[in-house]
Amino acid sequence: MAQRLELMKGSSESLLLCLVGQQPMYGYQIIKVLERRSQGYFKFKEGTLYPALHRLEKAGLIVGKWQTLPSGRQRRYYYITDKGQRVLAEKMSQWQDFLTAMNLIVRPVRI
Amino acid sequence: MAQRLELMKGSSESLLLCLVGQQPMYGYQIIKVLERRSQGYFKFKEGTLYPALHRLEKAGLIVGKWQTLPSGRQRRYYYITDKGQRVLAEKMSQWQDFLTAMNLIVRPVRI
DNA sequence: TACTATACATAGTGACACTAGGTATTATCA
DNA sequence: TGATAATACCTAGTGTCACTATGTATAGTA
Repeated sequence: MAQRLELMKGSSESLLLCLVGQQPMYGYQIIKVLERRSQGYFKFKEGTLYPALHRLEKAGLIVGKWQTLPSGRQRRYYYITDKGQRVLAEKMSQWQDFLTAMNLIVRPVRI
Repeated sequence: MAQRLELMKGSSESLLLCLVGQQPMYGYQIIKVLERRSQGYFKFKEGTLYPALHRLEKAGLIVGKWQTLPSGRQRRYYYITDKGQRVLAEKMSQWQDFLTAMNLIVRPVRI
């Protein structure tokens, strides 16, 4: 079940990739947006988020670019890459397969 | 995100609890039924299944009872407990919440 | 007799979300 | 002015769990 495990364990990474794919974002923003958009459900800890972003970047799925605000504050904006786009599409497809399989077990069709 | 992580990591255990809740089963049977019912999607390895069943039993969510077939072969049938029923209902509810939150991120509603 | 399927089990590994802590700047309010 | 909260990044160490790999044993079949 190698890639299925990946999916379950990696649902956080899929979430991040999906979000960055919708719009370039920086880490702190991602935490806030995830929490607001999910109505408080997702509350990513920094110890979860930043290592995950680094893994995604290392895998070439996103790239981070430092940006300096007029105030002088530094932010690292992440952008999805072409490879990231492909992987995201794949992950979304796998996510659907997973949901389908789950439903076949949780809500079995009686014949 | 303590319990959310639980959910993601524990989706295997939810799956097992759900299945045993539908009908008492033994380990080897669970592997076969999961694979057939999910149309080949779930292929649990023994190294995944048995430790998971042991964890569920230790948590008091299922109980295993040895049964001897006429042939003399031994099987360990697992039954869901009352506590298991309650936890299962709770997990199913959490699973729905998780799906809802995921959809809010993956398919954002434009206003 | 050899092989496959059935049936259970555990030891060791690796990935990852967590806790906990660190650094630094900017904004707000008494 | 001084304290606090919010913003913004980071890493070290821990625990859980799905995995690989392996072991044991019986039943059925070619």
